[in-house]
Amino acid sequence: MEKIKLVVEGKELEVPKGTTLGEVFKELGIKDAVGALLEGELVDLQTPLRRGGKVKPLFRGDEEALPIMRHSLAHVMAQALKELYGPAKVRLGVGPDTEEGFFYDVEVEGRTITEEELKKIEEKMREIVKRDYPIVRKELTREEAKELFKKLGERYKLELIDEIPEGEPVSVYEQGGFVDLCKGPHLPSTGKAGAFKLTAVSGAYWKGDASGPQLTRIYGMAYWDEEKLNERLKFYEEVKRRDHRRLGKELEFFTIENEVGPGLVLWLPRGALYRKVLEDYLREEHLKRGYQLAYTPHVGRAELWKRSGHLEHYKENMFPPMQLDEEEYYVKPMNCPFHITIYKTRPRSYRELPFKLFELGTVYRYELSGVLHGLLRVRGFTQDDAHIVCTPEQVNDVIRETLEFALQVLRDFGFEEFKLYLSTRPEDAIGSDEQWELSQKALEEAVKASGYEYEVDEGGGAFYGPKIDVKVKDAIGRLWQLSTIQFDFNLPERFDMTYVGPDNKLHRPYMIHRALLGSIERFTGILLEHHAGLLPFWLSPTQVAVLPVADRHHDYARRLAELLTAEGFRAEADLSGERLGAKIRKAELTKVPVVLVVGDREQESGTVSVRTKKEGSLGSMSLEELIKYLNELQRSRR
RNA sequence: GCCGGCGUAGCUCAGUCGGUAGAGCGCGGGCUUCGUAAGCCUGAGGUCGCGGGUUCAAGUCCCGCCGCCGGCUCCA
Repeated sequence: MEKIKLVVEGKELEVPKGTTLGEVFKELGIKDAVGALLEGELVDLQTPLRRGGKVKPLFRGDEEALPIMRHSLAHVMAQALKELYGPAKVRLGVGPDTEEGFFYDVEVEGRTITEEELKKIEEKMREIVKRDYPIVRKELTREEAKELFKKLGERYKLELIDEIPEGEPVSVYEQGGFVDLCKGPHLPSTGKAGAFKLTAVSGAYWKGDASGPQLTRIYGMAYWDEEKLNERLKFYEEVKRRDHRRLGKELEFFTIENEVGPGLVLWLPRGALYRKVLEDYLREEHLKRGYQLAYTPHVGRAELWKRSGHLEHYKENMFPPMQLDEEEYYVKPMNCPFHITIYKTRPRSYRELPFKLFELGTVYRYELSGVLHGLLRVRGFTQDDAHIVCTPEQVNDVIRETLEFALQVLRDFGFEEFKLYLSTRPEDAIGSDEQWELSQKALEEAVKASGYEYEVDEGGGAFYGPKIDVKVKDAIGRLWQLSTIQFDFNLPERFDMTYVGPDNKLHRPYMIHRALLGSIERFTGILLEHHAGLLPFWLSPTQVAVLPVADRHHDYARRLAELLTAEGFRAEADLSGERLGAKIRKAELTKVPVVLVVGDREQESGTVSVRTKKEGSLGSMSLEELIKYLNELQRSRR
C-alpha cells in the first residue's frame, strides 16, 4: 500500500494513501474539526487523501473554513427545497459559496419561488441543520453517476457530469437521503453549520447563457456566528441608508422621470449648483495643467463614426441613427472623434505637444433597460474627458503627470484610499511591439511612482492599447472604478493623425484617452454615498444657513447672508415663520454644513452662534472669526 | 433583453371579501415671536402607471404595454 506523509500540527506521520483526514484526526485526538488546509488547499474530512503535505485542521469559527460551511448550506438549502416542494419537482443547477454566503440555482416545476417563501425555506433549513445529518462523500464512476442523476431527473447535473474532465473523480455528497453531485469540500455534518439568512431570489441563466433556460437563484448569507452575520446585515442597511437615489431625492439633487426617459437625468437646482462648483473646479484644474478646452456637438455624421470604428465595434451601445438631409447622424457615445478632428484642424508641430484637450462632454449610450441604476448607470452622461496627443519621448512624463492629476483630484473630493490596475496587451491586439512596450513601461513606472497598491491584469487591456484604472475605496469599504488612463493606437491610424517633428518629417503621435471622475453623474452618485449625503463644505449647494430666532432678527439674518454671499459663500437666510428648532431640523435634514443662529444676543454684539453638521455647536464667533473659519473650510476642502 | 417583485396625492405609505379613496410629511392661508432636530388651526391636492377585458360594480380579478427595484446577461 502506497503511503503518504502528513505533517499535522507539527507532528509527522505516515498513512496509507486514500485515508481520510477524518480518520487521521480521530487517530490524533483532534476533535470537532470541520475541514482542513492541505498545503494551503481547502479540503474536507471525508475525501480520501491522494497526496501528503502540511495539514492545518480548521474548526468552527475559522475564517478559512467559511467556504466549506457555506457550500454545505447551499446543499442544505437544496435539500430543504426538495422536502418542501417534492424531490421530483426540484431540479438543481449549481450551488457554490460566495463572498458573503452562498446561492443555489434551481428550477421548481410548476411554480416560481418568491421572497415571501424564503422564511419558510429558511425554517426548513434550520430543521435540517438541527437534524445534524452526517455528510457522506462517495465516489462513483461516470456511468453510475449518470444513472443516479437520470433517475433523480436532474438534467442539469447530467450536463455537469459531462463537463468533469477525464481522470477526475466523480463524487457525490449525501446527507439524510439527499444526494448532490459535488466535488466538495463539505462539513462533516449539517449540524456544524453557522449562522445564516436567505436574502434574495433572482433569475440566473443556466451557465450564464442568455439563450438557455433560466433558473431561480436563491441567495443566502452565512457566517460562523450570529454577531458577524448581523454586522454584515447592518452593513447592507448602511448601504441602503447611503443609497444615492434616496439621498438625491432628499437633497433635491436630481430626478429621473418616466416621461423624459429611463436613464436620462434631470439635475434639479440644488444638484445643478453643486455640479457647477464641480465643473468650475475641474476646468480650473485642467487649465492650470496646460489643458485646452473644447465644446463639441452631441451628434455627428455616420461617416465620422465609420471612420472612428465605432459603427463597427460599438454600434450596439449607440442610440439608433437619425436621418437628416439624406445623411445619417448618430448621437455621440464618445468624444474622441471630435477631439481628434479639432487636433487635425491644422498641421501640428512637435513644439505644441503634448496637446491636451479637455471637455465636459455629454455622451449617450444605449444601456440595457435592466442595468439602469440611479445615477450609477444611465444612458446620457457627461464625461470629464480629455485626449492627450504627444510624442514617444513625452509618453513617460505625460502618463506620470496624468496619474498624479487623477489622484490629486480624487483626494480633493475626500477619497483617501486607492487601488490601481494596470491592464496589458491582450491576445488579439493591434499596434506594434514597440508601441505596447513603450506604453506599458510608462504606465508601470507611473503606477510604481504613485506609491499606491497596484495589480497587473495581464492581457486585460483593450485591443487598441494598455491602460491604468484607478479604483477608490469609499467610506464603507466599497471599491469604485473612477479614473481611466488609456492608450489608443487605433484612432491615430484611422484618422491619420500626425505631427511635424524636428526633422521636418511627419510622425504618428501617441494618443491617450483619460477621464478622472469618469462620468459626472456616476461620480455624483458615488460621492453622495461616500459622504452619506453630507458633502464637503466646498461642494455643498448651500454652505451656510442663517437662522433668525424670531421675526425681529430677520433683517440681521438677511444682512449676514448677503455679506457672506459677497464673500463668495453660498449662504441663505431662513425667513420662514418657524421656530428655531424647526429651522435647525430643516437645515440638518438638507445637510447644510454650517448653521448660524442669530437672536438678540448676536444682533446686539454683532456676532453669530455657529453650529456645524459635523461638529455640533461651536459657540459664538465674531464676523471676522466666522469668515476666517469658513475660508479655512473652503480652502481645506473638508 | 431575461427572471422575480413592485407601481395609490409632490414624498413615505395604508386601503379587508370587488361596493365608488385615506394618513403623516410637504405645499397654501391664519394664529403664535419662539434660543439649537418637528408650535397650533385650517385649506388645496388623485384619470389609483397606461391600454384593454371580466363584472351591475375594478385601486382590488385577468391580459398586454411602460417604468421602477433586486439579480442575471452585457459593457470593442
